[in-house]
Amino acid sequence: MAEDFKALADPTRLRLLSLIASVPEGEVCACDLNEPLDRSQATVSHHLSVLTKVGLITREQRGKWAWFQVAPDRADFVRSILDQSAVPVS
Amino acid sequence: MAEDFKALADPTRLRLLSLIASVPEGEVCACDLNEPLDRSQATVSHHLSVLTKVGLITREQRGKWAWFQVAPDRADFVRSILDQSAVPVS
DNA sequence: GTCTCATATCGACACATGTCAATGTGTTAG
DNA sequence: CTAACACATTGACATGTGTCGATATGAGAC
Repeated sequence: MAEDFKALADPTRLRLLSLIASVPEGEVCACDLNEPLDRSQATVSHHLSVLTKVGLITREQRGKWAWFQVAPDRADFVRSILDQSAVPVS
Repeated sequence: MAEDFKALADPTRLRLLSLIASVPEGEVCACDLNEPLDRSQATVSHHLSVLTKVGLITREQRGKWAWFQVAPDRADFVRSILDQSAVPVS
């Protein structure tokens, strides 16, 4: 259980999760996540991997792009987390 | 906001919070927290300090004892966190 | 096949964190 | 005042973590 919170305990990861959760389409290409976070491609990829490993988001490869979305079974949890208070995104 | 989750991201701290939240009286003496956590007195004190600093619990000195309780304004948050799933206490 | 692009992984670094033994601080008992 | 107790703080250590540049991997385009 602490693992979930560990994944949420980094500001970059919180913004990442907030970005993914806030797109109307429900999924985002990794290529759109590098710039707004102001982190290197390697770092963003690392954080996406952490969030995926704990099951908060899911990854799907389509062609050369990787698409991420909030894990359907964790959507309620993620929403309640992000609604906790205003999260500064970007 | 990540600060809150950082405080929750350690198993020892989660058990500590769960212990404090679960006493019927609503508050616990630090002296009752050492043994069930199987950590040194210094370590428990450190974790209590972390939880207090982020405002999840409050500390009150009464005589030589320090009493802790879940911060009243965070009680709902803490309850929702701990109810998230069964937390193994002790 | 080769080239290019999107992403993941590796190696290294600085820094944060959990832990304990030892010591400090403040309170009560005598 | 002195002693004992409850707890906090300090110092040290090992381990974990965020970050990046460099490199590897895998997929489409040619």
